[in-house]
Amino acid sequence: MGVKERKARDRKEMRETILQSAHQLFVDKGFGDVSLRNIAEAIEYSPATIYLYFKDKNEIFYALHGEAFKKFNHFMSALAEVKDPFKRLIRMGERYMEFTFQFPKYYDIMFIMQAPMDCAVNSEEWKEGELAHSQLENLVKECQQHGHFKNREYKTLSFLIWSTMHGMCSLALRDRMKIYAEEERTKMLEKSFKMFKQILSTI
Amino acid sequence: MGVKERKARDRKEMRETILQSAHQLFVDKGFGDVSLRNIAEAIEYSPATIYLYFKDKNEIFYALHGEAFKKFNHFMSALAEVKDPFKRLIRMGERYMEFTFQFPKYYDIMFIMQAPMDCAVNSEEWKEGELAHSQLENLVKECQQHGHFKNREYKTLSFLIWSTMHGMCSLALRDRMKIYAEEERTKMLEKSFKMFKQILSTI
DNA sequence: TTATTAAAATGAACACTGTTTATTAATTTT
DNA sequence: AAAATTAATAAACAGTGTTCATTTTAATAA
Repeated sequence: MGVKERKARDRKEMRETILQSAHQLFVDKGFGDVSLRNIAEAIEYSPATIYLYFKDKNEIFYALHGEAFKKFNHFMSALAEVKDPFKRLIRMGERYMEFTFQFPKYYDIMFIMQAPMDCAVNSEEWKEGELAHSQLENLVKECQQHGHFKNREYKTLSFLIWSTMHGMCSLALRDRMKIYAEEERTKMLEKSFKMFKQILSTI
Repeated sequence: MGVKERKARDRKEMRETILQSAHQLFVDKGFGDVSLRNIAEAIEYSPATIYLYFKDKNEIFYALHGEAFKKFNHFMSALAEVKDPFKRLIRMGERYMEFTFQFPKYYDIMFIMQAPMDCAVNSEEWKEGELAHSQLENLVKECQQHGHFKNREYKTLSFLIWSTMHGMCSLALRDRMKIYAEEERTKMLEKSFKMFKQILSTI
């Protein structure tokens, strides 16, 4: 009986459709300005229908959180070509910043918003996030094998590096660099990152 | 005629009352769960009355933003007793983390939430924020006068230090440390900060 | 003290929000 | 073709931020 299978397929397709619309609206307007009614209208279904495919609004954002990490990991795949691990780590930092400012709404949902984190950490969607993190840790470890970061716990250092990058990016995204003149802000980010690179190379 | 003056006083008092209630509710329930009707009920006035004293909800949160910084600066005043500038800088970092986890809702409004930043950066409420920032910069400068951070731009380094601290704190606050086992998280923060101190002392 | 003017406070409405449920429509199975 | 199952929806609920015409309160002038 192929009916059950087709139904399952339809169900997945519908979930995908909802997610795609939610995604588009989210990227265009940002989290706060996307309502379930917006999404429902976009897919030409009633709002109640969405609840047949998602538990609530948070679950949609949790799913998008997973998709964002998929995109993130793909974006990071560009650094595979960099052979030297330390250079690759630096390139990773650069890409991290590029991703942040090219896809600020993604960054938001991945690292800043509370909403998606209120969902249970379940396997499927969470994997991509863990992958991203383990790639950083592995890279730091690889750097150590090439003589960098001597006598440093790679896990701790990985978190510290992530924190620093996230700090710069999220302060910028959330308008906390208003203390600097507008034309200085980009420069400040560049100089900070440069200094960070320099510090990492002497650590 | 003292009438006008009393009216101005009453006005300020009312603003204060609103802010106090908003503050209390905000700390108790968090941003997302505080409504103008909640605030109105708490002060025993109608919701519309609030609009006679604040332009909109964001303006209330902007005002709270200012208050939070006042509290923050007061909290930081404890490090005045530390004579050595580098030790004071380290102590500042410690206090920063303490503040974050003792008053997470404040930290949120000060450094994470978008809402208060949508208001014009006006003199009164913004001053406290700038003060906090300039105190970090001055301290870094002072460290340089004592032989630390040679050949480093103090402004850039200040931002980098702030970024690192903010990164750790905001990742923790926004549940992005779920990749680590629950009992590891605090330890990870401690170890990261320790490593950070160590790095700063060799820079 | 009363009438007039100015200020403050509000009730009611508007256009939304996320979510639930009873009802209807469509599809599959008997 | 009838019964049973599944999918979709309209309508409602309780809430949101915000606006505005109306009423209440307070200050001034007659």
